[in-house]
Amino acid sequence: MAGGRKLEFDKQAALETAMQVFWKKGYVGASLSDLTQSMGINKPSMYSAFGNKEALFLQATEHYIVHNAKSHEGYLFESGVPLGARLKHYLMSIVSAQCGTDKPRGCLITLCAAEADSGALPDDAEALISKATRYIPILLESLFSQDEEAIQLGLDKDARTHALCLATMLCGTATMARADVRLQDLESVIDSTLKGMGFSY
Amino acid sequence: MAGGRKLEFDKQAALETAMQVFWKKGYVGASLSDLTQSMGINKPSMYSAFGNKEALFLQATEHYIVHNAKSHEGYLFESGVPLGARLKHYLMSIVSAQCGTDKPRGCLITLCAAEADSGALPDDAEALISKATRYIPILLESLFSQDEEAIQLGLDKDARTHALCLATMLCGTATMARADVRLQDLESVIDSTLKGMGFSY
DNA sequence: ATTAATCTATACCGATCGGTATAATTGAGT
DNA sequence: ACTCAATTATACCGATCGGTATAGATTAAT
Repeated sequence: MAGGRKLEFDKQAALETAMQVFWKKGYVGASLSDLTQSMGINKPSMYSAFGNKEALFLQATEHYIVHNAKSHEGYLFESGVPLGARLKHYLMSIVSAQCGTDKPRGCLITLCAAEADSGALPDDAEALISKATRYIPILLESLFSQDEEAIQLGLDKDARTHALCLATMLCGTATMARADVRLQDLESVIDSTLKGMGFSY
Repeated sequence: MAGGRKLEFDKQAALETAMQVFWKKGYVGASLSDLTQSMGINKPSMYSAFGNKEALFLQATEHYIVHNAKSHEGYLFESGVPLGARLKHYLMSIVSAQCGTDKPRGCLITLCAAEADSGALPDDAEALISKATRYIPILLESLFSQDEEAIQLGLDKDARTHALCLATMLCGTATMARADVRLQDLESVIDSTLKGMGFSY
């Protein structure tokens, strides 16, 4: 039956900052000192607000998925836009974000997937990264299987293969973006990849 | 004027083992305990034989470049083979290695390039990884610029772009291979990428 | 004003990091 | 057999890792 001292920091802003540290350095590479210093809080505050490092990572990664991954999906389903253009918009939106200057370059999921493969992630973190890794191929496969125009073009025949093509390219652009390759150059990669799938515009 | 105790381990075999540990876990992720245990030697033996962790990494990475990267280049210059087939053989050779079962999956350079971007590598290691990262794009650009058949096909016009396409795809397949995607599926990605560049066979 | 609840700051915990000092072991030249 | 160089194994170094115990500071309800 009593109140208590108020939080002196913005939890959402702190989570956004933690996400960016993980995005830049990965799970293992981001130390608690890195994280708490960037978030502007002390370790006990972080532990009481988020649990522990793994729980912070899980919440930061969910935040990433919502605000930096799923946020691009709308382009895939714009009505009245040809499939090729929808794919181009979707891919460009993702790669633009990968090359962005206001946030870390590359892709948090792709980075941590490498850590997961080397066995460096705790179980729940590995499970989340594994699930997130499979998400884009599944999304695109279902698009190629069900989209009216895709079926007309016969893309539903090899929907899984076509989805893997685009997902693989996105992993590649994530790596290239980290190596400071420019968006303008990666746009050509997108165009060539789409051309390989039969799109030309 | 006097001999001394003999090395009780095969230095080349130990280097090969160290390379595989770095290949699997990256520079930071591979601890000295990991390395020396896998190599079957003690820490002082490693330090006297290779210098320190960074020097071991440099030698292991050079070993990787010679035996697991440049070893594929021959396919690019086979005489009497059409350019499309040469590229296919080259890419398949690399991706097959990325998917191999006897060694770690993926690519050591691509993995450590991510560590380099997050500032986790010592200076010399970062310089070597940076140089190695730029190698394939440069190699392919010069191929597209100078190869007779490439010039006939007009690929010399956008040599840098076409090189970036293939290099980006290879970064993507390296990530996918780590996530246990099968060679048979990645072959379709190669075929589609080459098709996007105008090759069909 | 007192109490109770909550957050903040400091200091510390055991474990592991990369690296090394020390000393015992081994082998070749004399 | 003796000497001496080189490798070996053990134990240790300071620094940092993720995580926490403790105590002081702040707020709300009584």
